[in-house]
Amino acid sequence: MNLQTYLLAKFKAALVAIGAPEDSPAPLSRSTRAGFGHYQFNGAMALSKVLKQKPRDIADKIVAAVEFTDEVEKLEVAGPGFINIHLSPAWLAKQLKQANADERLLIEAESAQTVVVDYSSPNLAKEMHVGHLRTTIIGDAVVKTLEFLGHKVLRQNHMGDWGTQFGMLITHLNDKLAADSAAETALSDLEDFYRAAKVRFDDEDGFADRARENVVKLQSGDPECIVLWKTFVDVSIKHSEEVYKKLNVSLKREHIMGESAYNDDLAPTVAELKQKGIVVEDQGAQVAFLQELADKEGNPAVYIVQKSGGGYLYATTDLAAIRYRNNVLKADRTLILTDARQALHFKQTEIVARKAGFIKPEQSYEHCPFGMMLGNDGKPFKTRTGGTVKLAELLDEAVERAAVLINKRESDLTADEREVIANKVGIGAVKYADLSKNRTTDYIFNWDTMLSFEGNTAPYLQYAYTRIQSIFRKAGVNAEALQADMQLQAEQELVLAVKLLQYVEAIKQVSSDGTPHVLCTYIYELASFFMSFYEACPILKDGIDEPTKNSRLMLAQLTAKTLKSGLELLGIETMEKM
RNA sequence: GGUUCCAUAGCUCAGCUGGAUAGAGCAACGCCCUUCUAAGGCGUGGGUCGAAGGUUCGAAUCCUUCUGGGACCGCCA
Repeated sequence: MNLQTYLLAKFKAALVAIGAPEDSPAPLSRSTRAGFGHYQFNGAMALSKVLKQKPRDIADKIVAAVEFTDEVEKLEVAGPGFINIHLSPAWLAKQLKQANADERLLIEAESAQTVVVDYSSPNLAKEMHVGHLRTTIIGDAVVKTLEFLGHKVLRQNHMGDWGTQFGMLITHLNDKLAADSAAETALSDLEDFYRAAKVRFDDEDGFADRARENVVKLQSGDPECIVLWKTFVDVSIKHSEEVYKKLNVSLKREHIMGESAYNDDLAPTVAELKQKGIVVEDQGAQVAFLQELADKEGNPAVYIVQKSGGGYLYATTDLAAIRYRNNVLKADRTLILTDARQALHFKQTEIVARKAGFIKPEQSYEHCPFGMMLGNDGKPFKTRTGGTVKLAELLDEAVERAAVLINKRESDLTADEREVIANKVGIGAVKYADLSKNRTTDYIFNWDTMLSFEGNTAPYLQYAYTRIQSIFRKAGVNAEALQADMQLQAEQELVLAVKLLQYVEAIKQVSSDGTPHVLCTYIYELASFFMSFYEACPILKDGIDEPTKNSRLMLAQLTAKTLKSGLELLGIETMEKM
């Protein structure tokens, strides 16, 4: 049941009935405050001019024309012509009972699409740092939401496993191995390894030349270089996998489709672009001039697909990736989660790819950008100036902090239980702090905010869930077997009930816009409404009659299911106790 | 120079395709634990939505200009 679309259909029919034009706007939204009902229909004002009638008169006619049976308790016209929709508690109770009996919480699947989601994509030359958090976490939440709605999702981890820097790295690795060091040991800290290689590249006689030679050899498929490269990449991937595991992210090895995977297709891609006249030679390079993105004077934007020396660039790789995703993977939609700095690049890439027919008109190509991570001083985190925070270390710190907090509290939890909880709480807090922000602009990375466990945070949501579990333990009731009629009496019950039925609205928006923060907001409000209900509406206390008790248990149960479902989509774990 | 994104409470952020008195969290200040877990609840204070015009029944939201900031712009990704 989707309340919004259900009501909207009714009102659209009513508009037709009163003789409004076919495509009249039909704005129906959640009400902004309690006194204005649950939803409001604001279409009357806009129709005033078209129908040449007073907006309030139109509103009255709509109210008379709209056909409801038992869904609505009352419709009232207010202000200039708002129609406030008050849903009937009995009808809402019926919907909730059905939702509670349904595994999918009565959320119908969308018509399935094949969706490619390109996310995480770390550079294997270095260790994952806090800058990789957003793409990894947001991407994973979007992926899980799309899957929940019935889509076929293909995760693509477009790892940076190719490029000139690997010449330097494999040369350094070669020397380390020659000095009898094991690859795992030499590469135990990628950051150190990279720094050491860079120092040698800059300072050591002959090293830079050897590195450059190795790049050429690597690109021409020299077996020795390939072995070194594979060794390096393999160890680096293992580092990433550890982070993914800690983060509770669903990315696996089979989702890796690194830049190197497209090597063989780069030349054919450029050849096709040349053949179609989309790129031309300019100053020795293969270039597309894009009139679509010209400046005021009419100078076209420049997009290089092949360097003057014949080398390829990320533009080439991205175009080849598009061909693969559309031709082989048959993507209906492609979502790419990278930082906002690459917005122009992807806009250009799409224009070129569409011209070349790599993307068909019915296929979408959506860059989902987000801002950079800034330090407390508002300046960007720099990667090689010592300011880098390794992702693995951030996560460990989060878990430690959570453990300290848990150990301060009195409880009957065992040491093992505490450890599991500390992990879920700490990791959840880090993920939620990031997921709950949508801004495409930069955002301030603050250790304390990110690891805070109070207010609008993951622990708050997890806590709400455990409170419900605690009620069921105490009641000795099997939550699954619970079958009772619901009665929504207290205001807190009604507010919670409507919120529960709006879950579908939140996740549909996440799937269409790629914005998990909408789901975060929803879950937080749901948890918050539950907390108020919990304080105001006793369940197991003396003097609560059986029907009320069972009704409230049902409400609590559906809240728990919804919280758990939503948190799962966000990649945040729940627990029975905390 | 060009393109583009942004500016909302002391701080960090929401605000859906324009809708009624702009919302949270943190911080501050009050209450509420012999009663279902106080990582909680209830309440108070705090905003000329960067500025000025415009569009209209109605603007934080759309358009223009300005101010301030960020990012990007032919061989890095």
